[in-house]
Amino acid sequence: MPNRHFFQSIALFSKASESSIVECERLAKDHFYKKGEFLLRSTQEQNVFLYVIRGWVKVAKESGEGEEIIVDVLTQQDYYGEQQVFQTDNIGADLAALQALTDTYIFTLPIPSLKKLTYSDPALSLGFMQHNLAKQAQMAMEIEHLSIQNASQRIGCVILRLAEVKQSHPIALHLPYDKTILATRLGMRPETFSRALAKLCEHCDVEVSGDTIRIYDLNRLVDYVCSHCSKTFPCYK
Amino acid sequence: MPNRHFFQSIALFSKASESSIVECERLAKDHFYKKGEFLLRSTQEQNVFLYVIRGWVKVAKESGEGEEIIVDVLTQQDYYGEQQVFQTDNIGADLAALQALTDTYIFTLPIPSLKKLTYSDPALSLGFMQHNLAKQAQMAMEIEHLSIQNASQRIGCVILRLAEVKQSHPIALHLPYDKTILATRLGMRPETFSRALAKLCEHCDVEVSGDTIRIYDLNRLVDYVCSHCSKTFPCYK
DNA sequence: CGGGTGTTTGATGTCATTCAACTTACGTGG
DNA sequence: CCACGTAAGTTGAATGACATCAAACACCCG
Repeated sequence: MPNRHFFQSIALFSKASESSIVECERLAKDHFYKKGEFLLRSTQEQNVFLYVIRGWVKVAKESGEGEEIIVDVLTQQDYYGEQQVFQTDNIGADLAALQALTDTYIFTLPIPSLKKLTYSDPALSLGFMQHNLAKQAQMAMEIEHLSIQNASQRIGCVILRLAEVKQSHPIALHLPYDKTILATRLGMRPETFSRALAKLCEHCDVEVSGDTIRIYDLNRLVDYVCSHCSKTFPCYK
Repeated sequence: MPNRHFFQSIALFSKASESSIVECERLAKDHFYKKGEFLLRSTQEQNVFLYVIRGWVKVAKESGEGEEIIVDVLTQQDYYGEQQVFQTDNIGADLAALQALTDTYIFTLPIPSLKKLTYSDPALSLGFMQHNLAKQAQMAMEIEHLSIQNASQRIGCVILRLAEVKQSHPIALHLPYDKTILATRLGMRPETFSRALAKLCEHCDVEVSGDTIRIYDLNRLVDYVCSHCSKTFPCYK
């Protein structure tokens, strides 16, 4: 169960007033979901704000034609429901489905309560503001990448952001969830993903086996991936 | 020169406290730019917040390879610089170039002053919060479109959002700026834009001559464009 | 061991990019 | 007012990238 010190350790809440934190502690409920379980279905009305403590969560909608669109994939320190927290009117509500891609821990706060807190505690709402701007910057990068990077480069970019640069070569990492999901998230078909990843490997001295990836020459990968981007590596996250 | 009543009429500022508005009135400077002029170059440090009163403004960056990336196109009620207003650290600063695509009126506020105001006036920062969330929703839609719509559909979507639905058929409208710019904004080449627009015309009973577009059958256009989108028309903006 | 899901591979089609040529529109200076 | 130059827009043919459909393979879990 999230306690006061836990909330203070979260960047999003760290600057909130003492009383806000006490109130959050009182209202928060934590939950555990096994891989595959739904945290929220697209038919369900959403009345809680969700904060991911550990794990990976898929946020998806459907197009008119029934195709799945992966809007976002949340992981620790990400959250969902800020639209409802700060919205006065309720138009354009999202109706996305949230599903656990791995075993997942979250906590929730009731939206009306959190809404009151943010209205009364400027420091809390400033925290949200900053995190939302960071998310916005990330989305801007995604738009950029979809416009000018090819499939291999987009995959390479994800790999670079998963990599711990400090490690000495080869840098090893694990894909946190299925390639099929990652492919859809990157706006491509699984088949394309598979081929593009293969191309990336021979082109940039990267090795894949299952969900394990080994980078043998970081600079080579950075050169290939980041040349068609306005940011310079490292560009977390 | 923007006066108090002007600020109160702007949704972004309308809920701010009396004293904030007086302060804004004192600090704001308005500017006019002719088509083609730069409001901000990518080499310039940005020390003002910009609010567009009228006109269209291109926000662009460059990739490592020198390609232009049109990050955003601002028009009335849009603004630029909120990152700097709410950011504590200064990492990941953007360095975009802003250029007038038409004759343009804006006003500016010094970032440090606005920063102070938002920290002291919760109502003002909540206004920013709400507008930013709206922008975020729009960006999410863009990402969606880049993943699942083809070139013709993306163009059709822009046209639909420019159309005044109330009009009786044919619905006429003007493209507000060059097709080349619009093409780049939509993540495609001008040649592709030209062909895709032609395809849209014969497919959906739309007519183009120069920058004028006439829609003869709105439903047909909506059917074609919006089937591969999670939103339902009308979905302004 | 069997069945489902996730992943890869191949053959083929569609769509977007590229490069080049050409037309149109527009503004400037003679 | 016309001639010219420049930029925007269009068109064609060739290439490349990604999607699609179908099949095979790998792997995990019961």
